[in-house]
Amino acid sequence: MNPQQTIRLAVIDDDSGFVTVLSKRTEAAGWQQRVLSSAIPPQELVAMKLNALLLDMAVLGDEAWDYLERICEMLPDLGVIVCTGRSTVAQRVRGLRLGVDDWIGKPCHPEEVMARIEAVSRRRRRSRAEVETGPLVVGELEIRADQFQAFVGEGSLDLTRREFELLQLLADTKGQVLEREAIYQRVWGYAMAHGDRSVDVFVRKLRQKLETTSPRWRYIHTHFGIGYRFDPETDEIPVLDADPERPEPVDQNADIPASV
Amino acid sequence: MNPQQTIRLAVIDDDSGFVTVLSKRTEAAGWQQRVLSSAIPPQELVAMKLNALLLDMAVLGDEAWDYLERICEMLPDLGVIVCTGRSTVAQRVRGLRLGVDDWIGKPCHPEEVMARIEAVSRRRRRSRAEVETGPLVVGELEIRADQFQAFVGEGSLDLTRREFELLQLLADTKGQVLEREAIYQRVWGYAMAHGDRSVDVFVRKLRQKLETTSPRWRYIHTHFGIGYRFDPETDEIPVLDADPERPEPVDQNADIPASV
DNA sequence: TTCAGCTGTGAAAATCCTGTGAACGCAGGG
DNA sequence: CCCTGCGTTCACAGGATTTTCACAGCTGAA
Repeated sequence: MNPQQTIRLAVIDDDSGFVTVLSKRTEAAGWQQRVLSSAIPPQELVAMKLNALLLDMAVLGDEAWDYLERICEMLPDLGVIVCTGRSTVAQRVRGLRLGVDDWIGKPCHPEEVMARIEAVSRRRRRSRAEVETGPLVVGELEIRADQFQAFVGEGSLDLTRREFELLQLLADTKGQVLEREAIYQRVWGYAMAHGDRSVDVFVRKLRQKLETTSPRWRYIHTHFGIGYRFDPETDEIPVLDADPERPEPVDQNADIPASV
Repeated sequence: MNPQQTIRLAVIDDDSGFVTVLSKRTEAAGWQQRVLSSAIPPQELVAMKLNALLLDMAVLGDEAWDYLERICEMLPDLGVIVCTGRSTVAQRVRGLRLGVDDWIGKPCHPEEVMARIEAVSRRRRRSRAEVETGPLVVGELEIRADQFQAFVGEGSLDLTRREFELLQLLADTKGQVLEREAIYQRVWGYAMAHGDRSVDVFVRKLRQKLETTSPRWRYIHTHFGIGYRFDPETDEIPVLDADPERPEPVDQNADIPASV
């Protein structure tokens, strides 16, 4: 459903020219990227929660094969693409059999590298499917993508599909002010007609449901002439004397100046 | 996990030398293979239940791109590998963006082609992990994969093949809301055409059979605008001689081990 | 303070979605 | 060859959801 899910990529390569050119494009495409000029322990790669890893065998040195093997074994969900200089058929076959997803020879065009990374990620995601990220918790809300629904405690907000998608978008971009056009574009999937008030109407519906289910919080803030911003806020004093089992971390999101 | 799981491959190529050499190897590897010297309708590819498709753009002629696009759209689970003569970066990028999984230039070594086909097919297996678990028991139902049938006590639901597959899918993903497209994709094996109501019809059939066999339970829940969710529910009091005066709705989703 | 332009609101209207029954075509068995 | 079981497709009815509209209340700049 997320058509253009952003890709989290790490690049292990010391060819600064190649990396620079590539980075420019990945950045333009909105990918999240980390460049490393030498190998790092697989554990650290795990922590980065990557979709894909692009690496040059040359920078790995003698331990290249070992390293590849460990990566592929430890991170079976990570797309691994080797992009390196001349190689023999035997080397490529060895790599691919080891678990590498694609092997590209340098020199190569950055656009093709990206297309191949996308292809690998696409496939990864499809098989992985529903695992996704756990439920998103904001304020008193719990947004569960696998249920297409939001909850407060045990109670469901009873959101319709559109309502849920709108809430999800807002919550995903918590803290940002989104223009109506942008909201419409991303939830409805096509451009908003001039004068369309759908976004406003759905914001009202959401507010209603949020108000009845979570009365002590305010979630959706209006920015006059622009659009809306999602930020869970409550003026309730954090319970200090509550049962010690719940530390009750109240997220007040105080980094954004209160406007409106 | 086992990389040498048998692969079902179709090859669309008229280069007899290439095909012969490749076939010899795939046969030795125990793959199931079908060679076609020209394009065939996507529908027939569906019926072959392939893991991977290897094709040469040259034999497709003018409709190559169209054909590729249709294939990739209809069969998102099929690994598509293009193996063709000279090509430009733009062509390769176009293909990969269209949904092709890998693009190999001829001439190439058959061993590498196989390794790439394996790499592409690898993921699919992981999700398809046919864990040979015992019969699945949900609510009053007992779903036996080895019989392609479900039972309540001794009585069979008398499910047809599709009905059973649908029930199995739903029960396997108990608690999750599945979109119609996803259900169709996983039960029928290819992409759902717009406006297709098959899923609804089979849900109705399932509900009928479930209702007659297990009247006190509700299993399949509709999520408007999205799809269906499987969750066995009953308001019957599970205890032996329940007090009939108090129906008392009991939430019985007992995935929590009984603690006494 | 005033005014034009925005936004909130409630409800009607239009649209879309699902449940349902039935017809159709196909294939295998009798 | 006909019959039967199965999967697919169609049309319709009843609801649920989304869109549209008119109006009231607000906002911010002059």
